Amino acid sequence: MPELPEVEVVRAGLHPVVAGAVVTAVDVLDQRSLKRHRGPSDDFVDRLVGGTIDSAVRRGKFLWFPFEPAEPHEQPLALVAHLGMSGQVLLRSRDAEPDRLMRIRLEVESPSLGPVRLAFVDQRIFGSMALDETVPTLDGRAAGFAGPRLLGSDADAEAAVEAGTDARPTTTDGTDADPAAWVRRVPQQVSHIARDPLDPAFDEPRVITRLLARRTGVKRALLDQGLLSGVGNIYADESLWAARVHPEQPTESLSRARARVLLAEVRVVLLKALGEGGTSFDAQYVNVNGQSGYFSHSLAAYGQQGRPCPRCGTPIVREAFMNRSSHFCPRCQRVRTR
DNA sequence: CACACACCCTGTTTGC
DNA sequence: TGCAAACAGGGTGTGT
Repeated sequence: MPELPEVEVVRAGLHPVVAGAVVTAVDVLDQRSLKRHRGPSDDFVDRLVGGTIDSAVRRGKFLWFPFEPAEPHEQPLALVAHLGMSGQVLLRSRDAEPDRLMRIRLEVESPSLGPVRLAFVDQRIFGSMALDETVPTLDGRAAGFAGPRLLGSDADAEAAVEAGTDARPTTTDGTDADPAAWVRRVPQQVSHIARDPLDPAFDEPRVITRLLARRTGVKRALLDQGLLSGVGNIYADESLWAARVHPEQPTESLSRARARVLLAEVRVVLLKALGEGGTSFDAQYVNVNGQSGYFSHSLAAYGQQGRPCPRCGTPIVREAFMNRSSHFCPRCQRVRTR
């Protein structure tokens, strides 16, 4: 469930269950779901079993679980999960029937729930898991969001984001871990991913400077996870619609003021989607309990081709874009010459 | 270095 | 009904 809100819904659902959980069994049903893992799957399984999961952390669309292996390791490890286009992590009982399309099965002993199965389900296998080394963050700030509650769901979570710059959960029972739990190490394979717009360490002036220095269309830039992370095709289209910016508007033609407006709309859209539990069109995009979010009812542009623009009534158009589509209002969102 | 594109996959939906 | 094509919210590697 690809974009930031959907991944955060999954992360928030997992955190209270996996904090302090001991891995008791791992089964790799499809090797392709380990494509991000360096080394054989035996190594993945052997090092996971007996170890303890510390928390659930997210940056952009990447999710990871700081991990203490049974055999001491020189540096902190993390179990990384990327959901790709169709990945899910579902909480199941230990004796549940295997989910269809389940690729990896983790059985854990959770301090809060007891024996639980984490089912990594992925239709297209663009997602994957991996056990990865971690590296310190370049800016020394927390690597991602690790609170026990859904980011943006209430004032507590907001406060946790603001306050949590250096806390790391110190308890292992998962019941009273620091609500502002952030860590300052990031999995190696996530280190090149930029901070997302909801991250307190997001450096907006710098991102805007880099954005305006690009020579490409603004939507391509929004989707570049090395510039800012968490935004995918849905929320790019929604943010551009909200800011009245054409997806192919050249980045170098944007003023700083318009770029600020655009990033503000990105945040509004992401937070609104979080508040509604993410966007779901079908059973493919669900929380850890298999339930759907409601943001699809709030979409103004994405998938709305032919329907009236909620602002001006002009039919939304859909255009081919990078093997996908862009959806926008041809009247509200024109390429501007400044 | 920055950019554009091909590619990795499978299941469901759509159209003939 | 049956079949093929179109479609799907991702990242990465490669070539320019």
